[in-house]
Amino acid sequence: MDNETITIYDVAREAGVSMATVSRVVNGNQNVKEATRRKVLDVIERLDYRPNAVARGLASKKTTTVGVVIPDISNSYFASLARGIDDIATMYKYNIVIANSDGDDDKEINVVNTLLAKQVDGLVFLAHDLSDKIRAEFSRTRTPIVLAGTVDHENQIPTVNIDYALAAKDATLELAKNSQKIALVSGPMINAINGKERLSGYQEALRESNQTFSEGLVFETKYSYNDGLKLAERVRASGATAAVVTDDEVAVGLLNGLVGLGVDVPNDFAIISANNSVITEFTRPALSSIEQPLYDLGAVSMRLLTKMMNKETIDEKRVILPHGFVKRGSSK
Amino acid sequence: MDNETITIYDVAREAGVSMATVSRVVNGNQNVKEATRRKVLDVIERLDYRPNAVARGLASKKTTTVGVVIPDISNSYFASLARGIDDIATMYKYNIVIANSDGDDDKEINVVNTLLAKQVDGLVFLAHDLSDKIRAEFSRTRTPIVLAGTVDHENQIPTVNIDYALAAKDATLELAKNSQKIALVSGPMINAINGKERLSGYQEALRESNQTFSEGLVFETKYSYNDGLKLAERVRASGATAAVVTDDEVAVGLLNGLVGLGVDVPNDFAIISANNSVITEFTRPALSSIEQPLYDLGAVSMRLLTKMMNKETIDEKRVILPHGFVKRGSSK
DNA sequence: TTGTAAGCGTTATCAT
DNA sequence: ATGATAACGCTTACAA
Repeated sequence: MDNETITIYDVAREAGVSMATVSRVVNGNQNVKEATRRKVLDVIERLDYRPNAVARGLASKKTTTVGVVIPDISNSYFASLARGIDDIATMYKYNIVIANSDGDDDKEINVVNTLLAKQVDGLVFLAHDLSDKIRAEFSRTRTPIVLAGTVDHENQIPTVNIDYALAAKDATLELAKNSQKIALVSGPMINAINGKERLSGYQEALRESNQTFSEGLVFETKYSYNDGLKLAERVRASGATAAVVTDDEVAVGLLNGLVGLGVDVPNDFAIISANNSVITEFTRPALSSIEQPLYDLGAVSMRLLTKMMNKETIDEKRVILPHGFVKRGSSK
Repeated sequence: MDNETITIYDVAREAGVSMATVSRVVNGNQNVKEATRRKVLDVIERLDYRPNAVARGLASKKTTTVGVVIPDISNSYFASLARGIDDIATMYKYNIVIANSDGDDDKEINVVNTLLAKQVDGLVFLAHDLSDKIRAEFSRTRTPIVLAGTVDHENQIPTVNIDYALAAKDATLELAKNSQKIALVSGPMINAINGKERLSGYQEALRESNQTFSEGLVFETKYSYNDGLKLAERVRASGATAAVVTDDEVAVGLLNGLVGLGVDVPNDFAIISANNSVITEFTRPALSSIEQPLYDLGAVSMRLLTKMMNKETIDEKRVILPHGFVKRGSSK
């Protein structure tokens, strides 16, 4: 008695046409007489018919859904990217299915496979680095994939990034104007591609400003406020008088930690953060920061993906978006 | 030549069994001889066969996907909820398709419909309030729906919330210990259900502490840092000496705005925020805050949804999670 | 402009 | 324990 699934067939019968015709009007095909269209539309309205996207997906081999693999949606950095992705996806009539990976290799492989099983039309992949295992998974499929905010050192997969090395270099150079001992505070993956890039930019800046590189000035930490806070003591003990920090939350923690220790920021210690997310404005002094177009990184990667799904020819598979620098109170 | 879609049929032929048998082993059906299972599994491995979830969904009428309608995934409040939702979803083998609504009625209706068209097995709906239009959409479908962090004043739809009125009352009472003029800074929807609840809690607290309610002490604003910042002047001009703020970002803005105006927080002005998200620790002084179990709100609502999708009987359709209070430097 | 019918890749119901 | 075969609800040639 609860058997009320209205199908295209019901509409066809009720409107006195074939299901092909109904399909045509539903899909906006022009080859339908205006009178018939009206009639069909009427019945659709009356029966409250809604096309079943699953059946449609099976028949057309298109799901109008893309997968988004993301380390942690509750991290504001990734959340901003995700918003950019969804807005463009929506614009092109796609939905996104989001899967958190925690940056864990096995989880990544897992979710990529279930997403592919669900026949997503494309995949946007965000991670801290690209493991060989996940690369192997990628090579098994013909589903279009683009990396957003994630460097591929093998240059195999289309990516949308900023120039992380240059950004780190710029920030370091900025600090070198006033400081002789500049620390680099990086995420847990200094050996990851993304971290490597930043490290090399940092080192290059040191060379150009005739400062010597020292392992003791490089700090690795997890991406959280508390980790930054805890790090303050060690950083001060290192004798550094400035730091480039690759994560905003960590930078806030470091700043608050140092200030809590009685350090005068920016006079005794200068800080430049990396993402210019809104939280850089929350602190006192506010954080100077490299400016990353987070939303755009997501938006552009999704746009790129639409082109790939559409089999358009891609002129440039490695998009580099410009970054900037915003000077606030934490540096001189 | 690129015609390499491996189907269950290919596996069947290759293994010398029927597709029914292949389907059985893929689905872990016990009625398969161990030898046959092995043989089939072998072929699956060799052919690198992956079941097509879309076809499966059409045949079984289950997609193992749930829709999540969310105002803005880049807002840390909602992002935390989303993470809770996804973790539990994953635990129960569901994927989530997320759609941003910007809290806009029309967009909400839109995405709900496309989600339903995609045959999601269930829906988690987050919003600032529940419009009649969206309620009408909900009543048209038999797909299970639960509201997370969203009050339904008609008590029709299962919800998972905290007691917003009580939380606002608690915070106001806390401030009333030291202040005689307490402002309420609310989101754009003071007339929305959620806002109404908070307003009533605020008013109740005023009555209990013998303070008079004044329209001039209620401020509405959008949910952003800059809106809070801009509000500082007006709030100070109102003569208020304390404020309950219903959004963390706005609270940070208000705090920084007041401090920038030379106001001594907490001595001349006390602030209590609402969500205890991590940003409450970023400011100086740090923000006292109502403590909401954001992640749990998401997790519990998803758990509730799994029960509904599973047609289990639900004992309590209106779950209220406990809230707390964290005292920091912004209040005395 | 419209209709017919063959898929799409599974699950599920009967038989056997 | 296994196999045929009919759905599932739609798209898409191909005809007419």
